[in-house]
Amino acid sequence: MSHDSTYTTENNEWRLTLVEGPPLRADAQRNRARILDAAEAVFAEFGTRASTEEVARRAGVAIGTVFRHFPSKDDLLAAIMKRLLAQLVEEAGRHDLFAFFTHTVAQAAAKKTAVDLLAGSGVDIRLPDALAHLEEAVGRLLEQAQAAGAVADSVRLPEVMALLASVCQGALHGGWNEQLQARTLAVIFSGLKCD
Amino acid sequence: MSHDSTYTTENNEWRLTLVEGPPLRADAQRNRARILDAAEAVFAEFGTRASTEEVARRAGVAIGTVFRHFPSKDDLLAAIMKRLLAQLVEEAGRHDLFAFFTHTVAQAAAKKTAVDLLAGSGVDIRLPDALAHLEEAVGRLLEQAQAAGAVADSVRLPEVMALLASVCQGALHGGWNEQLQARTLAVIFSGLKCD
Amino acid sequence: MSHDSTYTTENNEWRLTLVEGPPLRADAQRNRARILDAAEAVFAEFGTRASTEEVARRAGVAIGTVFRHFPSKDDLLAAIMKRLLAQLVEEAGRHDLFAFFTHTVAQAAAKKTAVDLLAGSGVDIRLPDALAHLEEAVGRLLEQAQAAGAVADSVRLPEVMALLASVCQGALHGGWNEQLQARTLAVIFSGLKCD
Amino acid sequence: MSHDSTYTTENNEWRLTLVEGPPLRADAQRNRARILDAAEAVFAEFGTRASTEEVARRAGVAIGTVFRHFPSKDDLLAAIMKRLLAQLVEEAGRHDLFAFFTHTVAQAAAKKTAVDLLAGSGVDIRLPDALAHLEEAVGRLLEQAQAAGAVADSVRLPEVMALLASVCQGALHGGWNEQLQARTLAVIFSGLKCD
DNA sequence: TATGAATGAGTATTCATTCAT
DNA sequence: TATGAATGAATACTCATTCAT
Repeated sequence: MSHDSTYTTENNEWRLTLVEGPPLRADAQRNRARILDAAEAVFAEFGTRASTEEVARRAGVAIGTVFRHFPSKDDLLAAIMKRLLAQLVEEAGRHDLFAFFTHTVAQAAAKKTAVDLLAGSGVDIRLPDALAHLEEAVGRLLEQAQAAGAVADSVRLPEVMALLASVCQGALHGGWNEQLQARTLAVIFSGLKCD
Repeated sequence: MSHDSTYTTENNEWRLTLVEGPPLRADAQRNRARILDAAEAVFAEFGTRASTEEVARRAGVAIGTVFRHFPSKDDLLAAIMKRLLAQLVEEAGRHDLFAFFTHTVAQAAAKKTAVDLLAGSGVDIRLPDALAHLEEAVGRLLEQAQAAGAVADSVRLPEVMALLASVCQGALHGGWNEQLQARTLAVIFSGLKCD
Repeated sequence: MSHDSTYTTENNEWRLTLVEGPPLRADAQRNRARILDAAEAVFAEFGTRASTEEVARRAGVAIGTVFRHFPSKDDLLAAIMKRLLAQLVEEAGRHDLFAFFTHTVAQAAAKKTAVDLLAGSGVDIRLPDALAHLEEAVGRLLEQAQAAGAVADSVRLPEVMALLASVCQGALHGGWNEQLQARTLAVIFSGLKCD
Repeated sequence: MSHDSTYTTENNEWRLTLVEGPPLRADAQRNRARILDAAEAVFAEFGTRASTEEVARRAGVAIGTVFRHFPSKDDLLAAIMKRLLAQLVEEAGRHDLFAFFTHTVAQAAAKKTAVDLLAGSGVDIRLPDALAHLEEAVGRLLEQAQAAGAVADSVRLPEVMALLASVCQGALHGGWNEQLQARTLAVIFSGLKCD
């Protein structure tokens, strides 16, 4: 990809370089994605106290590049959360309420950082739009479940969201195994069905 | 405040003393408590990232005093947790399972730091004994509830603990109002009762 | 050595103590010596950066007692040195020049702290009197050696002191084994004899 | 200061650049050197207990810059030592054994920190390679001196190194004047020559 | 006189952020 | 636009010294 040639004279070394013009938008986009992936991995592994420098290292870019794409560390964390919420919305479209619960809880550990951030761990991040989208999606699942008689009519969206958030955090921090997760969700599902 | 009497024999003087524990220990104990209280408040307000200096300032002692009582920041955090767990155990003795759930969740926000630490937020704190005591206490409540027919026999202790931890975190981070808390717990209680 | 008896009543514990009057001067002297010994051991093991607290611990006294006997850490260090110098003067009286050299160098490692302090490692300690005494003693050994024809007449006291100090430090920090020590001293002894 | 020329062909633009090494690397190297110089001066003046802040201040950089170049204080101290050892090896190439001794001892005071570190003053620094190079260089000087009959054949390298180290420390800490230094070395040189 | 709790200045080190190249 | 060197405020922790008991 390099078009350089090198010439040496008495005292100096000269290099002939093909100047390719400004890096393409595509490169920048790729960098942005690599940084986000690296950040998700690093923060999941070491917590949000991990250094931005470590994120840059894992992403294979210089620290300045991280700050060009995300002007502050909080911006970077917010971006991770936004991506998680978008994924959840998308997944809500492919599941019924119970399956969505199960799937989401199972993924909680993998999405450690985002779940923590959702929980508001110190970092000041507000993503009302993204959260509203998720709430809408879950609302639809709840309506469907109630229409099918699988959930009691007395149940409302706020407590479903509250339960979802709670169990995600519980699973994440409690280090639940599959069995414990199943038994815990069973209690909640049973509660949603009974009056 | 002194309860000493003095007796003199041939060569010696004898003194009858009320043993109140080592001297100055009283002051030190007061400082220890003040530091713990200050730390609980500071960490609840700013998260565990808050500085030890801030804790000292709020406790009205010099920084060295904090470190004399708690040789590392983690020791301080562990002490906060231990105190919370002891309180919970004690409260478990005064409630039935449902009341304990409700009471504990309602207090979650007030005990922000401790709940976060229980959740394992980055800080490496292990209090297996204190946790085991709590589990025992909740186990007794569960047995009583099942004996009274208030909870299905299929329910086991691990999921009860998991639900308790989950809902505490949910309540804490979600900023639930009383109504939302009641409705969310209602679902869980209903799930514990139904098969 | 304790003359206490303990009685317990309903709520309180009572102790009957033999009050022995103010601690004897002898106790204080014993403490002073214990502190010096502890300090020598601690500073030899960890260097003069070791904490005064550690010295107190090893001496089995409280930190305040150390500072009562030695108002500052430098005073403590100076006392160690003074003791070493007095020992050296005393040993000079029992050896000829070569034996004194050998003996002193062999002990250098054991007296690590004092040797370091003599070398002036950062700490500001001046003990002109004690040093003068040592110089006098070594001067006498030199005169005897020269009178016996064992050392060249051209040799003067300052370089003998300089060589002694140098080799002590060399031995101390170089971790010499016995053989290396012997061979190194042999060169110096040979230099003192030859013209 | 730029030596670029630009050429344009059909689709591309070519630029002929004088390669001066990686950008900013020049500044960084200058800073590294300034920090090392400052550290040598500061530690020589106040001992290795002097603060890294003081080094930064004297070097005219921010504290973070010192730690970017030398991740720990020990790394900084080790770098100073390495530089001294390299200088000594180089100087060994320009002197005979006696001149090297004299020169090195005369410089001891100027290189206070390094000499102290060589002596192992508390700081944990190991530079086996650099030390081995110096030993090799001194070994060559010894061979030459013995071949020329200026040093007795019975003398071996270890005691020569031991004497060098000892006298450096002696000179450093004893605050020898030129005359004392000459007289002390005279004894040693005489010892090396005689059997 | 001994104790040991309290003080508080000082130290090494980290890390988000800026900016010259 | 990317790089990575520089910045400097912040932080956990240490330790000589003081002083109330």
